[in-house]
Amino acid sequence: MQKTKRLLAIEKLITEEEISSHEVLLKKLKGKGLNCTQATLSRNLRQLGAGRIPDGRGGYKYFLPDNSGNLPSKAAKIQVLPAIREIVEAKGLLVIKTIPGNASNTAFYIDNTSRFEIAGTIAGDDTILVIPRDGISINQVHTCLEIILPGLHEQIKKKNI
Amino acid sequence: MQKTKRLLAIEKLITEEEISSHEVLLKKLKGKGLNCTQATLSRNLRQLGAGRIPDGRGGYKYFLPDNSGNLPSKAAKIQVLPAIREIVEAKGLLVIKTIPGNASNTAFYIDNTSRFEIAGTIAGDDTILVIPRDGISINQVHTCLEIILPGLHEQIKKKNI
DNA sequence: AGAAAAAATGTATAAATATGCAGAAAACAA
DNA sequence: TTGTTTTCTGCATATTTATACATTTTTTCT
Repeated sequence: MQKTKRLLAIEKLITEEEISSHEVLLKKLKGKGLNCTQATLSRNLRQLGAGRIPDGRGGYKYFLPDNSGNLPSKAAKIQVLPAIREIVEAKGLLVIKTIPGNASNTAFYIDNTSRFEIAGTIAGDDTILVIPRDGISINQVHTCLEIILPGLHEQIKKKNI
Repeated sequence: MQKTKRLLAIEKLITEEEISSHEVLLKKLKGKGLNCTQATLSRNLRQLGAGRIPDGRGGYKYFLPDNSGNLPSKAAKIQVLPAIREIVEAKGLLVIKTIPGNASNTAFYIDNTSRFEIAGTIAGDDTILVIPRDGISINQVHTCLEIILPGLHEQIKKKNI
């Protein structure tokens, strides 16, 4: 799954460094063994919701609007991820199973990332229903979840061995 | 003073409507009798710190990063503006004179707009020292103040008649 | 597995945006 | 005022970014 890796790398790069153009980003990615073209980058940046603003020194830089206002901290993420046991599709929706009692934390976390792809969530005790926005495929939601919670799918695989 | 008007109009337009391109903005401005070219717009948008992000529906839109987190309300602005009596340059800095006791409110307001042009302020009882960032001219600070407090300079003229 | 559908990607190019330069306008000084 | 300097602007164009289309890759279904 090349794209997911790339998306994650892009997120990391534009938050940690001042990236001034697609071209620069392209080279940085190439340096990490993630090759693609400017066209793909353009699409990926849009998908990530990445924007561009003046850098205050005559140039421009890319950035990710951080929904981090009320976003759970990195620490929270570390708690959320291991609580997830399983993800299943049902009727065009995603059902996430968690360790008992952890559904609402997890759903809260997902909600607060304010990803466009996700219309909303409903949580019980150990089950979360994730409702994708119209026009968003299940796969897109998976990618989205992977962005929110890097390592998610790999972890689930392991649990199910 | 055509530029100031234009800057204000641009700010208003991109915060109140979803502007998708320079071209669209150009037409809206034309509608208000403010004519210019795309080139000028490009420069103005940079000066305003305006950025562009995906609009979540396949397109893009311009926006102003709102430093409004702790920005005084519009109401506060209405109180701040009339308290300002005079603006003088001194040694590459700006000295703002206010009605007695109003300096710190006013300085607080200016600080919290987080304009790039202004490195910081120091306030006494009726006097504020505004320190422009290196490389920023006094005129640029004036423009900046006019953006923060529309009508400022016109008001000062009247007071001094 | 193999067929069918969906998603991802590259290529070429269109569209959008930024900028060097020169002239115009405005601010400033005396 | 008049000359001087700074800022602003448009024009033409370079640069950058987005996208239509064709192809490949990945998923989904049976």
